[in-house]
Amino acid sequence: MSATETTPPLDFIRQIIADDLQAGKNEGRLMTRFPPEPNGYLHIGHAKSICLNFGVAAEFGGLCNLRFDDTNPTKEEVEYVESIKADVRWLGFDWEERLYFASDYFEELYQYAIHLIKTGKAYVDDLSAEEIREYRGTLIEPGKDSPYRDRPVAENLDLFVRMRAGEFPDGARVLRAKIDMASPNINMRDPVLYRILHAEHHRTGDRWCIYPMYDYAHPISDAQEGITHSICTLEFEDHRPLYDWTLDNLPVPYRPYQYEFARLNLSYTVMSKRKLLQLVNEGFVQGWDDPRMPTLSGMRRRGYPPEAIRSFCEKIGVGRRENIVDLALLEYCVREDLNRRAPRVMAVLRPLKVVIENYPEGQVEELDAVNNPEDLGMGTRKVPFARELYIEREDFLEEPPKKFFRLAPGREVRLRYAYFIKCVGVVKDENGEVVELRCTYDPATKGGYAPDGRQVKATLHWVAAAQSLAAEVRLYERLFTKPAPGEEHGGDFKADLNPHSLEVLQNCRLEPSLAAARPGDFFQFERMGYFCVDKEAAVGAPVFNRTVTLRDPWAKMQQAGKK
RNA sequence: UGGGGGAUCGUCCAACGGCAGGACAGCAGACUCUGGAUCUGCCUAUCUAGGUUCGAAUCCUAGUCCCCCAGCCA
Repeated sequence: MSATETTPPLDFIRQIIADDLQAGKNEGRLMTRFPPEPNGYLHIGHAKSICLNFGVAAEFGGLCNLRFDDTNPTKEEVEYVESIKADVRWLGFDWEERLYFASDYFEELYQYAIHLIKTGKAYVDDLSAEEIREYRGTLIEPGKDSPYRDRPVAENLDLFVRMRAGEFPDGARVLRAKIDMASPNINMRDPVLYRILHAEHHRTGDRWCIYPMYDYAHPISDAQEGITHSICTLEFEDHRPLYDWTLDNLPVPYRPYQYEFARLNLSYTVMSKRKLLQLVNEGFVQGWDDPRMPTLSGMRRRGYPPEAIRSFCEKIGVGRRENIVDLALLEYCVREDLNRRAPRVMAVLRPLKVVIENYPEGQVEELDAVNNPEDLGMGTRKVPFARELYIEREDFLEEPPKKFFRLAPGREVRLRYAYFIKCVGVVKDENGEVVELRCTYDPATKGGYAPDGRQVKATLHWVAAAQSLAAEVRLYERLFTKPAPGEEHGGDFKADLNPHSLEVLQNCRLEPSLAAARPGDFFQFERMGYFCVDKEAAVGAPVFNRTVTLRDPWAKMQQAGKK
């Protein structure tokens, strides 16, 4: 690293950590954790948290645990824990042997609850859920004490033990912290610590019928693991006093502190698990890994590289401001990464047949093509050229407008890595639709250069008709048409769904080198964008997903013209 | 009308009492066998009003606007 290279300024979380380390706090130790609830798939918002927690640990010589916050068996499933593990790994982070579950601490959590009861800081409440809500008061009115609030310790102990023993039905009683029913912070109005749930837990089975609440389990889990900096999102800020209360009233082995940052919002995207679940369940997308989803599995299938997502998370920064990041920044990061690494290849998405009239019938030439002009180390390959070719339909216009540089009657263009060709005829069907172009080529321009120095304004991609491979290509666009889906429809985000978010092309033609492509492989289809092989591709039946288009000034001009 | 947060280019992030800077987006140009990439230039911001100070985005006071909280969810 050169002396002039500027290191980006530390965000406020990193600043706090740097200061704590500097001050010698936590014996110079740094320990963070990523604590997902296994009740859904991870999305790009989680990636921000993962990059923060694992990133900060790596940067400052600390460690980051993966901990599943699995305290609500009614919503959690193993399918989700497996997908979450796969996604974190794919993103490029490693929790090594430090895989934990809040459910691993159920016994300790229970014993700590006994401690709170014995010290008079928790009580069993017989009020119903509705009654508890009524007693809680409102934002502007204090709550009032439950009639069970002053139960003797012995009775609380007895009841709590029997709650665990399964003597009571769901909802019959709860364990509550005894704090302050008049607190201006509603979270401190005797929050529920334990509820009765006769439900099968994905890890503990039916061993428990009482389950701890997040506010109680989380700080203790952090303490158990020796977490130094417990990083979460802003909406938990109001819970921090309860986090602190729990740790300060229990003989826990460690005293962690909570810090909050602003969650990520992305334009043209919804991010809440509820909404994503709805898109999946109601069939607006084809699953959690639908390439239009902002889930990590969707982005992976779409072809977004983990490097690009990490770079994005770095660029958006970490702050405490509500934010909506422009989707264009994510796409920029994807292009930036793929531009460096993706092999170039030629594929015609909407084929238009071209016959080179002066090219010998039956002749096939193998021409040299560069695999990646950004990285010559990636070598070259051969592409076949023949009398009958396909070019992109949109690369020909019978009546070209002013700024259109591509092929038109009488006009000469270059076929990439091949020859200059000139359009000498147009064949139409009975509907007047162009079905074939008659062209001539200039043999002297082999390789793409004219010895006489004449220039062409356009270079087109192409494939040799007989040698090309047929493929299905799926074109994706943003899932929503509005930057803030639902904003203009009273929150009904589905009203802003983009009807053109998926277009399936069946008769695409690929250069033959693509025969070897396997699911997950990615390419740049020259002039068209970045594409990857979908998991549904089979040998002989290739399926490609468009990851992202190239920057396309011409398309932009046309869009602007339409408006 | 309780409590907790937050307001800086269109967007995101910096500036930690001393020239408001970077990235994305947008616009214009150069270059180019991808209308790609690359390179140049331009555009645009401190919520308001007072105050402290030689000097304020930063400190103080008073407002305004936005977000979060009344799950036996996390």
